[in-house]
Amino acid sequence: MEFKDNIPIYLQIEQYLYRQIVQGQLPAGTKIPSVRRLAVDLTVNVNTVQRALQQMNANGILITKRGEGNFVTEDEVLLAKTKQHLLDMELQRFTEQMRQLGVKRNHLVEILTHYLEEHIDDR
Amino acid sequence: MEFKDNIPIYLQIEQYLYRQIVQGQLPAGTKIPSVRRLAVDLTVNVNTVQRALQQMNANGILITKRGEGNFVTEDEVLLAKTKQHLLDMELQRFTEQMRQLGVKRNHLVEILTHYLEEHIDDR
DNA sequence: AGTAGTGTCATAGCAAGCTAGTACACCAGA
DNA sequence: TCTGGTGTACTAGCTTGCTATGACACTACT
Repeated sequence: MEFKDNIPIYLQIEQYLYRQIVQGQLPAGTKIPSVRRLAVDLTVNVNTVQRALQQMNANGILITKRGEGNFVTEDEVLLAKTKQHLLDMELQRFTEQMRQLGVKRNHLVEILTHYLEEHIDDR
Repeated sequence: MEFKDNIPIYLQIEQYLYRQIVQGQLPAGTKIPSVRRLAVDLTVNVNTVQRALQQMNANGILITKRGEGNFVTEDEVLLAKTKQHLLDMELQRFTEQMRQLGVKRNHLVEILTHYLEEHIDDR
């Protein structure tokens, strides 16, 4: 995995895992890779991985079982809320950033549509 | 000005100035506040301000005149390109982030429209 | 009981970002 | 010529993020 500079790695790992979860690659109840395994896979230190997981554990999205591992919560409601929250954060950020660039709200959809048409084959 | 944690202040200042410029609050050719003035206004150190300005100077968006101050370029083409670039970066980021959250491209506009309707009076 | 895999914690060291303070170089205007 | 405002540069010190390393505690399995 590649990390952007200028933003803490542990936050990027957290974001990465959140997306794995809300997309379903890490379904509810599954055990995620161990901290040591993640550290190797992400070419990062164990402590950095743990720092990422602690916040997710505090948020209840991950259940930590000492000696066993970390598991994705089975609370489907929480999962749904989390996904919606991530979407809302992204939408809020986008609209705010565009506003600061001088784009009027009623032009947002138009600009996005135009952008998508010009980048049909991206990803 | 408030700064987000987890992202270098000098980058936020740079972004802030870029937006002042592309929005026209700092028109082409105008002198921007001095580094010391900006440092006070932004409650930040002079060195941090300078670091932000250096990059903008290198990009040609700012013209630095030693002993006089920093001036917004009068190159209208460059200004237009810069604004378009900032918009494209934001659009690219948004579509990419939404993709990583599992949103299909053909649902993007719909979701955005829905979001805007739910937040009519925001800003 | 022993072993392997797990999460957790503590220490030390390094780099980056930010601050405070000082000093220097340049320019315009009185 | 002098003064005030400007950009620039340097040092020292602090904090945060990350790493490397080692140690401990818990669980499941044999």
